[in-house]
Amino acid sequence: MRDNFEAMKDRQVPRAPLGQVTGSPSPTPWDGVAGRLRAAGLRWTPQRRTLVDVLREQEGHVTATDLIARCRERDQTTTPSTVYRTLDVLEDFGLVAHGHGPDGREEYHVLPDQVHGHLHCVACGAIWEIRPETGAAIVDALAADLGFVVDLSHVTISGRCSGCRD
Amino acid sequence: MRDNFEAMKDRQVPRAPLGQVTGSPSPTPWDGVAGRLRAAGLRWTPQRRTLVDVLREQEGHVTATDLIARCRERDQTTTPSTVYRTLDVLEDFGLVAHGHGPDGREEYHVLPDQVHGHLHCVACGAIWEIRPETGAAIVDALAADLGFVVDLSHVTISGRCSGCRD
DNA sequence: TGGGCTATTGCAACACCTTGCGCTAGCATC
DNA sequence: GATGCTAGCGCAAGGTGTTGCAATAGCCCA
Repeated sequence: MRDNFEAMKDRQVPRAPLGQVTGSPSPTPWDGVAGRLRAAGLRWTPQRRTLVDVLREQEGHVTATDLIARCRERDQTTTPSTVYRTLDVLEDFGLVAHGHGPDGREEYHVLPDQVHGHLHCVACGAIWEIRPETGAAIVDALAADLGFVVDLSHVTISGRCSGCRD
Repeated sequence: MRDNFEAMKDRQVPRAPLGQVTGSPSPTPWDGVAGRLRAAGLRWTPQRRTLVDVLREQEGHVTATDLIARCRERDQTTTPSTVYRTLDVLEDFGLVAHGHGPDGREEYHVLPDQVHGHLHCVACGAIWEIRPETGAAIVDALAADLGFVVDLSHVTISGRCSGCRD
């Protein structure tokens, strides 16, 4: 049942057909991070700068492992715990959102324009975003079911995309 | 953002309000396991018997860690890899189904009467089952969205249950 | 510029899960 | 019962993620 392992292997490489990643205008939200951190009584450290630099070049979804590797390219001394903790902080600021991939591993979505869930194709390994309207339908259905207030950002649903469902 | 950690701690203890776990009639599906395994060219070993004995007394959802601990109570020599591998086999036979809890850890559902997703309340830690009709609605919504064929069994959605959404 | 408070870091250790490999032992057959 | 095939076992090691703690170093203030 963990036979979709192979498919997951290549999840790293050609990050799959995401929704339209609308190229954001020049002044990115990253520019103000240092200030926002300080304003909140937090600090702007070289390690955080490294991670933010990495994230700045990132689109869509990345695994934590990926980010650690990329940080290490820039700064050999990067340690995992620092990255994880910094990601937590950035998440509080809404700059990243984390979810769990189909294998249960942490997966980060950079600059989430809005909360959304993910679809994972077990056949081709692609990750798709659930459209807002569809997400809303799911939220409504669950609210009607048990009165549940859903946090869509944590949702990853496995299945087969239209190209693989044969 | 991993602040729901405390809530998760007590997920082990009084397994939360599941749907109605209908007490199954006398001849349980577990009785035929040995024969079914052998019929498939597989083997019935003491280790597998131990795990099945543990599962037999189980209702609803358990974490893999839990199962390993319980097996060890009966047989000190139980090793994790054996448990994980046996669970994989049992899953192929439809006797358990695995999903990923909100923290990304493996979670097993014993004797899944039908494929269903799970709801996890980040406030009280309870796990609820998504009702079949609601599940169907979700499946339909996603099919309409991207033509996605969903595997509901892998779905765990976080949020707040009706009692905690204040 | 220097000093102090305290947020962060890095380390080390742990927990969970997976995988490869060589040996063991179920089970079918004679 | 003895034999042989091979599924399954236990071990050991590796990858990912988390946490506690002592040492470090941002940042505010004088």
